[in-house]
Order: sequence, then structure tokens, then C-alpha cells
Amino acid sequence: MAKRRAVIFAAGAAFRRRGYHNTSMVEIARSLGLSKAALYYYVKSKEEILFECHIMVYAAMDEAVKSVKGKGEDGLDKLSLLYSEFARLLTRDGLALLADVDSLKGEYRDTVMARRAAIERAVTRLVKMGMKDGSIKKADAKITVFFFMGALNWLNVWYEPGGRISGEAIAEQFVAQMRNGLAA
Amino acid sequence: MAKRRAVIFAAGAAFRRRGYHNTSMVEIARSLGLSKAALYYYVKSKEEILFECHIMVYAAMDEAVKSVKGKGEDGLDKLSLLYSEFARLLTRDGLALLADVDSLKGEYRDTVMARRAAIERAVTRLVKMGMKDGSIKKADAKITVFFFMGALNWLNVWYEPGGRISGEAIAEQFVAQMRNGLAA
DNA sequence: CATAAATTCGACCCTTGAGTCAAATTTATA
DNA sequence: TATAAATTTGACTCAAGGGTCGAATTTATG
Repeated sequence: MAKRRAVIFAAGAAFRRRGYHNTSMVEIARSLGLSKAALYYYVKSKEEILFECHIMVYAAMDEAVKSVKGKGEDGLDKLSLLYSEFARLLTRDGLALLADVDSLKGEYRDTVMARRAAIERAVTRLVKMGMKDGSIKKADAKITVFFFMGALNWLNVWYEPGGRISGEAIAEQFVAQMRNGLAA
Repeated sequence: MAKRRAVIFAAGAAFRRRGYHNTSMVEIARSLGLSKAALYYYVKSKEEILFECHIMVYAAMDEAVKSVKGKGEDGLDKLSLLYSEFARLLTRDGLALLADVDSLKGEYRDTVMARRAAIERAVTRLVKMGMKDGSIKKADAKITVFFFMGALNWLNVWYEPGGRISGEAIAEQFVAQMRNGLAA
């Protein structure tokens, strides 16, 4: 069902632009040339759409984690590769971290939080590895991780696809600044 | 009117915890032992509360910008001082950047966006100064700025006042990571 | 006290927007 | 083309929540 994905994407784009609660189902429908009722043929609820938006990103991030497995010399190196993947990912395909986790309830919320925690664990693992092998300066791992993960989340707010700055450029510079910030 | 500030603070705390749209006026009122109607004696609308929350932070940031004027040797130095102030500020006093700018409309929105832009300009100015005087590595200034400003905005999501990690520790490590990331 | 001013409240109004449903329309398929 | 399946819709229901209002209550103040 490709149309379902189209709905999720259209909604995601709108959520990113105006926020989850400031986007009505009617607006999403109109942006696809449909009526609201038709949306509910593809989707169970508005919350489900938000959920899928989040999951889509975490799925891609999991993929990225897998794709850099085995690559890279030391912790810092591995981390750089992964971070670069993340930056690329989030400036492409209309994928983007949403901030409205608070609007998810119950199972939806739990699942998303768990997926986010898993990503954070994967990143933290690399950071700690780097601290052990001497490639990353010793410091509080949590602060370290959240410092540069924040930059990724902040992308939603300012990055405009097709604008002056390419996702490629962002990825490169973000990695450089992270590397230099953490290198021992 | 100190009670008005109490309302803004209580609301701000709730907004941060559960999000603007997931917090009802009744809940805010209850958290202060008041009825909803009583709230409207101190406040014009829910939107005004959100507006004040934002302004409060930007006022403090403006203050910080002023407080570091004239201090510091070079661009990187000045930037570090300012960034440290920012980090301290946002982990104190219940102050915190909110993400719900999208929920503000008209004048409110314009004002907040303008204030944010002003802060960004101040920071960007220092970055460019640093690139000129050789203390900061040359790179795209916008990407540079948003990289570490993102970390500050991400604080809302994970920082818990009174938790294991102190605001002081965050400020220190954030500054260190920013410095190393940017130093020429 | 008495009276004015400052607060607070219960009850109400009203809009917005999510979600439903039976019927209509379009698109396969035999 | 007849019939079933897949889509789409207009019209509706319903609850949540922001905001208002006149009355009640509490707190100054002369």
C-alpha cells in the first residue's frame, strides 16, 4: 500500500513545518487532494501517523547502526561514521526527527521511547569504546552523547531541503566539529 | 504582581514536561490550587503564557550577551564565555527553551522569532570574529552556530534539575566540547 | 466596622478538530 | 457488462478545552 506511505510522508512534512497539534487531519487530506474520511481508510488515527513518522526515522537509524558495524579503526572513528550517516539520513528523504513524543500515549509512546533509547545506547557504546581505546577524551558519556545528538534534533528547526546548505555539507561539518570536540 | 510570574513558571514547567498542547489550562490552574477562571485574572490567554515563557528565556540570554561584552581575548574566548552563560542559564531557575514556537501566532510569533534571531546574530558575530582573528577554524558560520546551539535546545528533553548531572557540569563539558570542536 | 478593591469561582458558551458511517463512486475481475 | 472489491465522500457525532461572566469571597483601607 504505497498510498499509506504517502499519507505518512505528507503528514510528516506538515508536522515538521507547523507542528503536530497545529496540523489538522483536514489539512493533511487536502494536501493530498483527499477528504478527511478517505485518510481513515489508510490510517487508524492521527496518533498512528505520528507514531509511524517516528518509527520510520528510527528504522533508518537502526539501519545506519548496522551499516557501520565492523567499519572504522577505533571508537572515535566508528562514531564519526555513524554520525555522518545520521546527518545524511536526516537531511534526506523527508526523514526527520520529530519532537512531539509527548503527544504519543501508551504503547505508541513506549515503543518510540524504547527505540530512541536503543539508538542512544548504540551511540553511547561507541563513545565509551572510544574512551577506553584512547581515541576519545574521557568525560561524562551522557553529556557527551547528548551534546552532539542535540545538533541532529535541532536540524528540524532550521534545515531547509533544497536551500543554500546541502545535507552533504552539514554532515561533513558536523562530523568535523564532533570529532574535534571529542578527540583525545 | 508576583502571582502572575508564578502562573507563567508553573505553566512553563508543565509545558516542558508534557508539551504545550498536552497541557490544559485546568491542569495549570490545579497545579497552583486555583480554578481555571482565576488564571484569566493574571493572564490574557494561554498563548500569552507561552509567549512570556519564551520571552523570559530570551531576556535572560540578552542579559548574558551583555554580561560578557568586553570580556575574553579573542572570538573563541568570548564565545566560550557566552556559551557557558547560556548553559548555566538553561539549567537553572526553571528557565528553558521551549520548542513550541509554531503554536504562537501573529505578533507573538514575530516577536519571539525576532528575539531568537537576535541571539543567533550575537552568537554568529562572535563566531565570525573568531574566524577572522584566527581563533576559530574557518567553516560555514551558520552550520557552526546551529551545531552547538542545538545542544542547548536539546537540554529540555533530557536534563532533569536535581538529577545526577549538575548544570555546572553540563556547562563545563559543553564549553569544552564546543571549544575543541571549533578551535583552529 | 463599612466599603472599596482585589481575587476567586461555578457554570456556561462555543469553536475546533478527531473520528464514524452509510452511501456513492471508481476500479478490478470474471 | 455484471458484480465484487477497493476507494472516496458528505454529513454527522462527540469530547476536549479555551475563554467569559456575574456573583461570591477574601483582603486592604479609611
